[in-house]
Amino acid sequence: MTDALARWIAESGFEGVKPAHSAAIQPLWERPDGARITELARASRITKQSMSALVADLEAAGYVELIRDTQDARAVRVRLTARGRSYGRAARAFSHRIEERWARQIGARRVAEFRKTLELLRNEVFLKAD
Amino acid sequence: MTDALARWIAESGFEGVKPAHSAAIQPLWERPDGARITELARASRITKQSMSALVADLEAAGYVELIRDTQDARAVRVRLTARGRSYGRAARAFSHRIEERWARQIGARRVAEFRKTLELLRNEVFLKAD
DNA sequence: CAATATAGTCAGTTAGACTGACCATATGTC
DNA sequence: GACATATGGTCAGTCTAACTGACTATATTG
Repeated sequence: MTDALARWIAESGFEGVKPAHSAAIQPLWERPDGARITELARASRITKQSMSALVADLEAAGYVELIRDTQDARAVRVRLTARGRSYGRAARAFSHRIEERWARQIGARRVAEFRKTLELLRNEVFLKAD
Repeated sequence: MTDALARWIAESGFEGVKPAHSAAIQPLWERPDGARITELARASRITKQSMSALVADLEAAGYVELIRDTQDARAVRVRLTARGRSYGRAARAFSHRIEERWARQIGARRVAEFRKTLELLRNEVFLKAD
């Protein structure tokens, strides 16, 4: 799936994005007002150093903008730019098409159940583990 | 899951094994007469160079043995040693315990369905893709 | 028997994470 | 209000698990 995503990105001409950047873009998609690096790192369960690097890439390529937090001089607010939102929309449409293909091949019911099980595993098993 | 596997290996005292070595050990488990490096690489969908390295590690640590193929002087046959089989047994038992824990947390039926869907996705979607 | 295919290795590279040490600013405590 | 501690973030370096390309040796095929 990661490979498929990489191929689609390349075809779609979204330069400078790689599958790994999803760890930043996905949580930002649900935070229209932006988020801090530490928050994004926690959301994607990677270190803040790693998230910092992803965000730096995305800023250089124009997908996010950084705004210094007015309340807390240590912090930056990361927010999707118009280009970032455009990528987000296209990526969601892509993942939709993938699921539709799966539905044709193994059945829509099975795909829906699979999604639900993945969510349950995340919430009931993995997030409660350590 | 990879982290959990790594922790379990460390606790169990199987020295020199890492999660990545599963790519060699798993297909060997189903081939009591051994297999060639190229065959193992194909089975786990990694390059033969990568598989070669995994096999070299495992041989050094005593989990597999290499026998030059008598029919084909270019080839080696890789086979689990007694120690390798012992690891394989323990690893299967571990993965069983994981599934049992999942079953308690999200229901046995759901886990069984999940397994089946993963198999279907592999066979009907991914292996037919490229 | 020449051309091509196959098994495997060697050397070097890459992606995507990680740890540890650090600086700057906030926050809580006495 | 000062000090101790917590928090947001960066810099530098490392590590794992893969990859590509170039190669050798042996088999197979036309």
